[in-house]
Amino acid sequence: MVVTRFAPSPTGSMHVGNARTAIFNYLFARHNNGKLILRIEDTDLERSTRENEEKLIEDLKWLGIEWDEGPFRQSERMSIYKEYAEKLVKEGKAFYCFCTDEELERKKIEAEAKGIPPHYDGTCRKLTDEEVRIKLENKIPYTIRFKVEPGDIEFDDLIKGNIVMKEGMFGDFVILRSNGMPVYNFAVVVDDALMGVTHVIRAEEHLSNTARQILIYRALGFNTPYFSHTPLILANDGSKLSKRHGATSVAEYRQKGYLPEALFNYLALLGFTPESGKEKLSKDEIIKEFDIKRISKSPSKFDINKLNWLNSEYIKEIDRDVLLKKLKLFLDKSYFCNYDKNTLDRILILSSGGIQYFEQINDNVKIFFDDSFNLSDEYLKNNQSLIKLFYNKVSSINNINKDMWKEIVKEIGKELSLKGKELFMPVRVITTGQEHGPDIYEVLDILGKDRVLKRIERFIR
RNA sequence: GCUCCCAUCGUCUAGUCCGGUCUAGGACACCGGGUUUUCAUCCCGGCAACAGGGGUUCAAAUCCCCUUGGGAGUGCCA
Repeated sequence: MVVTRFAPSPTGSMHVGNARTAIFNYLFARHNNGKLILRIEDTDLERSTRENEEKLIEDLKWLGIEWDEGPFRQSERMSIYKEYAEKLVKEGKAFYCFCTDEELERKKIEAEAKGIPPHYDGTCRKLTDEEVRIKLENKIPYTIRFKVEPGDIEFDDLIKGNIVMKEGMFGDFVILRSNGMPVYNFAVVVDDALMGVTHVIRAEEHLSNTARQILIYRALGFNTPYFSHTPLILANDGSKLSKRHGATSVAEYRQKGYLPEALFNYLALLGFTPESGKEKLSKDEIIKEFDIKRISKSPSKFDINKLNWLNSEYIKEIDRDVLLKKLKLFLDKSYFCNYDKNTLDRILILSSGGIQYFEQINDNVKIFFDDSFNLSDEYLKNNQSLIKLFYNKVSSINNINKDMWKEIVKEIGKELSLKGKELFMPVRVITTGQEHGPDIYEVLDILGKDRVLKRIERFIR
């Protein structure tokens, strides 16, 4: 059976790149009727928090990524890592290292100065059993380092193809820290092996770690899983996606009013194209079509335009009642007081046309609330005849309904011989202050005669 | 420095494995037009790419080499 896993570290809110990795693991597992394990990699005590872990899980659930086992926490599996690390020491595949940070730092700088690779120089590897015993007895802090044996490391990556790592790219590396915590490369291998993970799907930044991990798999006598390294998601300018490029976390998109289905759809198709070529697919459709071989080898840039388009497509499909509920979740509280429920609903539906994400409703709705917008003197001067005519007509009629508004605008068009944009644009501008907006008759009808008059009388010169 | 990965329109990509069907297809964005006497929607059209150079071959976006450019790793971070 296929077993995949998503193994984030709880050091911040979930990044879209991370989310996509989760999505790929999920899709692969579901496509193959396998299972997905959630594992929290919290061995970095300084940066991992329970709060972040909860946020992570919230984001995952929101996106609709269900896992089958876990969450497991590495911090709760300490004894296991220690046991395996010591097993390696016993078998002569790893060794205790008593070098201090300062010594290592110094040697590294020296090596760099000489132009040789800044790898561990093997000092403690040569220690005799007796020397080790004495240091241990004296309670000198130690780490456990893995003995890297010479030889190239070769493996097949399901996305990248055959990879050959030349020997000598790293020295004997730490697998267990002096505080007893395992290091990422070690904990991952132990966990993936013990949890029966068959397919490791993760970001490309881990590609070179894979060599180290394969060495550990072999030393421990475990079979290596299939590896798949997905290319990174970059910002629009080709650099690493970071805060200065706008929203980068799943939570931010949720807060702006993107739909989880849309973000899922977008992210799944960033670097992956279904054979059908469809762009808008449901989760089930993507699961059906998912094929790891069709994941691109090259990095992709995060394109907010396409996400916006996709999201708007999803919004268009929402039923009126559900849409209203959603819109109200994102509507500023201050907008709830001026209208009765039915009118507010009408305003919301009217204003929702063309929005790409729910937060935008707040901008669209403004024309129904702001009676004191200003227009330039020049504009007013150029449109005085229309303003006066409109004002007189409106004030002379009682009980104006939607059809009546239509009639009024029509008459103005006739009398001033204006049509199309020439006619509607100024009507819209003098009554709402905006050049664009929803159906103008609807807007005027909601505003009502009195408010419309009040708005225009300020512009009569 | 060393190791590894990557390279098709502005963006996501199809095509690359198994060379001819590619005067390189689709989508987003953008521009233009139509519908709506306005807005949104919708419809139609346009713009626009095989990074460069060498090979191999009757034939190369597709195979090989080099260059250039981008990215990752080289931690008691993950």
